[in-house]
Amino acid sequence: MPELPEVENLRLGLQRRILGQRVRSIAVRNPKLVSGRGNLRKASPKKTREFIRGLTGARILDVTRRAKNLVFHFSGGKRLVVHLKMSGQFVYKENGKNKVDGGHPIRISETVLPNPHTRLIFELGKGILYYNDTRMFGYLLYYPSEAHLDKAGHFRNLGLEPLDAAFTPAYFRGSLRARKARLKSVLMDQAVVTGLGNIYADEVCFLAKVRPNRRASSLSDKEIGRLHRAILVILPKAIAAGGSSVVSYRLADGSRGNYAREHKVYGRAGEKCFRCGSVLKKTAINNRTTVFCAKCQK
DNA sequence: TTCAATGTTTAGAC
DNA sequence: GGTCTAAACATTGA
Repeated sequence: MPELPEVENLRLGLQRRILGQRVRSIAVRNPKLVSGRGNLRKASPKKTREFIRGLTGARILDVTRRAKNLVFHFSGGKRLVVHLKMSGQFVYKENGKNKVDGGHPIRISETVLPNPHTRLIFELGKGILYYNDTRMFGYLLYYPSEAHLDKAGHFRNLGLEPLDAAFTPAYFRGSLRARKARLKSVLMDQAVVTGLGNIYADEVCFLAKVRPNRRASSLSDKEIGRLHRAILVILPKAIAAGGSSVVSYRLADGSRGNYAREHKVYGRAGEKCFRCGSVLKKTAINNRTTVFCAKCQK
């Protein structure tokens, strides 16, 4: 699943192509995805009806992002909040050609659309927007207004955006100090700072020379400063590079996201550290594979 | 064939 | 309340 840079990149691509278009029709192939966001959600015919009725005919005015969520703003104040989770992806086609795709990496075999993993189809004024999701952890939730979204508290548990000016070293220090959990868990905790996932958490720790399995509360001010700077260096770089994709993530113009080439530790267990040459170690933190250099990360 | 792993989140257990 | 595990589900590669 995409982390912040991949979601941001998808947002930019969509914004360039679908703004101003009206939704002509919607096919919801898997009602479960529009019926809630919990693990135990069930398909809801009522929510599916509201989703289709609410968005059909509406005009797309903006696409924004909060944490790893995409927020589509429609005429009439209507909102659509989308989380891609592990395997969600959007593909927008116009005149039979892919104009935007992103989220989970697109395989060549998946370029024929719709395919068995296509869960929703939005027919727009000029093209067709497909939502594909193999594992179906993702969700697309409709809110009749911004007020409904607020009332639902959809974003209530999210912390600061890392690229927001409010995300200062002092704030970061405050949230790390209080935590006994492992540093990597805290970095990935969306209530502390949003957007970091398994890849970027490892990359940030490597750049800051701190071991991901340290207790967050044990970090010195200096180390916290290095982590803060690492986040502010890595995320914009990854966004500019088009995000990371292990397979074939592509940008709006069809070129490939290539931040994966920049990965220093993720996916490199057993290979040599670019900094000191020693062999990178693999471990598990909260059930997530973690790669780090035991020599230059303290 | 079976099993572990996959970029996420969160309900529930302790 | 903080922390950690398992689960939601499908596919791939060892």
